[in-house]
Amino acid sequence: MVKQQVERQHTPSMEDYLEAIAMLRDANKAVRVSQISRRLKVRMPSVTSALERLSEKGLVVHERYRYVELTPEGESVAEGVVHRHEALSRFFTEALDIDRETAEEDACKIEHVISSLSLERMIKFIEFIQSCPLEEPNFPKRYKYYLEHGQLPEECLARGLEKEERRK
Amino acid sequence: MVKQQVERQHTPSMEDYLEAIAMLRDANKAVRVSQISRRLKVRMPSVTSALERLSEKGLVVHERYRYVELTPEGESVAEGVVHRHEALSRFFTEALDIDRETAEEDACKIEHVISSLSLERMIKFIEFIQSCPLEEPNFPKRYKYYLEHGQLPEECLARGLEKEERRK
DNA sequence: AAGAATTGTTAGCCTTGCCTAACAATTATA
DNA sequence: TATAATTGTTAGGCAAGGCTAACAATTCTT
Repeated sequence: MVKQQVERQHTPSMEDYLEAIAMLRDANKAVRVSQISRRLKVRMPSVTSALERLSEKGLVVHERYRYVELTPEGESVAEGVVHRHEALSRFFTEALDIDRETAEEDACKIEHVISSLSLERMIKFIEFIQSCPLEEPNFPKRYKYYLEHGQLPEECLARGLEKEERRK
Repeated sequence: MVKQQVERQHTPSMEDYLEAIAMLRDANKAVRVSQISRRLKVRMPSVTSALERLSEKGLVVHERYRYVELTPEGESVAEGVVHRHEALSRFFTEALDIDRETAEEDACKIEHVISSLSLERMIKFIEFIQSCPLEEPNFPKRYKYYLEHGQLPEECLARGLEKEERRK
């Protein structure tokens, strides 16, 4: 588990294009400029010029008026982005109990900047709360209670107080 | 608790400048271009031009060759950024047990893009694990154990298994 | 107080990444 | 198949945000 924070190679915008291309291809088959344009909510000329920059870096293949494809390298960059996106989105919804829409929005932004260590910890955290076989000291349940009521459930507080008593 | 995701007004770069100015002022007294330059690791002309943009938006006051000051509005923007930074940094170190350096780096990036809802939840989460008065079903302790060993402590697993037995 | 050192500004350049307007190629349809 | 609709490209513009080189103001030192 070495820390080799590989200086981020691509801009958020580039990563967004690669991600969009990967996802469109998974959903349909052939990826067109217009689809990318709609998905990322930018105009077509912006897509064309982004694709140019991406080909220069060897991440996509795009012949004029034709479909867009990822190179193996583009593929692997896209995969990384999608992976980060999914982990973040799960962390927000499952661990922090945030609504899907906000979770997606935040994941879209944070996927471009988070360190691999923090991401790894978030993934571990989800594993942790899911693998926890206990029901009474149940993390997500108590957390949600706390979110709603601003304090822990009665029985927890009670036990906490006992403790403090004993300490005196 | 209404969701009024006030369309983010300022760029990450602008926010960085405001944050840096606020923190330098808190540490020393009068803020100079050279200090900002060193702190943000950009050249002085970049600072000068950034300050120009910031004055146009009414966020700082800067007379040629003189000190830099925040306007009340700049102040409040800076305060927001610092607040987000601190919450994120605490979340990473205290909740996810990430080293201070990585936590700071990530906070610096994420502070510019996270939604107020997610931030609020992270703050609540820290409150939660801190206010938890229980020791045995101790979240941070068990989480750290899980981080190190890849599974929960014996007694948890044991109890989990008991449960499954009963279910059969 | 004069010269040296430091600090700050200006001018000008570059890239990214978006945009609109105009035109060109492709595809669909009468 | 000719024309209309759609899709894509080119050209050109603009703002943000960084840079260097050259110059100007300020401050420090003797």
